[in-house]
Amino acid sequence: MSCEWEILPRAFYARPTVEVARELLGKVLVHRRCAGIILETEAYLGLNDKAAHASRGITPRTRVIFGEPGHAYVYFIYGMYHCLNLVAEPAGTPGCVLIRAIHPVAGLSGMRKRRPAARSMADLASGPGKLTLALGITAGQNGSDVTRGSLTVRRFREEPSLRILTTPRVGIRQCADWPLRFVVEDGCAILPSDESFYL
DNA sequence: CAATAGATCATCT
DNA sequence: GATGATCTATTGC
Repeated sequence: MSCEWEILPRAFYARPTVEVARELLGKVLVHRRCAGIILETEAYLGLNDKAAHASRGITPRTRVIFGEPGHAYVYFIYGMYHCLNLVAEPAGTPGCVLIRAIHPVAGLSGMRKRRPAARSMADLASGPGKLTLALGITAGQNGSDVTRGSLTVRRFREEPSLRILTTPRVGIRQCADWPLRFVVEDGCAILPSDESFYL
């Protein structure tokens, strides 16, 4: 199935965080049998970005953010949910991208089983907590290498041309006006909502 | 529709 | 001991 798509190499991630965040839009996030098109991301920078976990320096939790690019940073929040980030910048420089929404393209039955509350396809993985739940991503994936293994990001054979909206990040208080959230414009219409299209 | 409360715990002060 | 990069069910218009 999804194996025909090329996995993004580590060099893709070893760049400025904002660049990585923008270019992740339209790529395919794959975990085991499930996959979805990335529709929304947020950039979290280094020491000057008070909203970023990395702003407090290296702790047991933030270690991965300072490490090799192309790894997953997964953290647990609100006593209930996990959030998935991808580490950017060269090793030693902090920076990561929060994946906030995907549009499901494969493994629908598994996703629905893990998210019985979802009312529609668009609702299945349209949020940071929703998508980790739908894909079955937990703290066990923290630190895992997304250039190989069961959790990867891939590109279509043909790059889709996307209209990208830039807005402030949501759900934070510090640096709340920084334009570091990137959304695919009209993301719901990017792919058919006809379920027979999907795997 | 819009607003709100509740669930629940790792991490850092 | 407080806080939080959230989601859902429920309430009130």
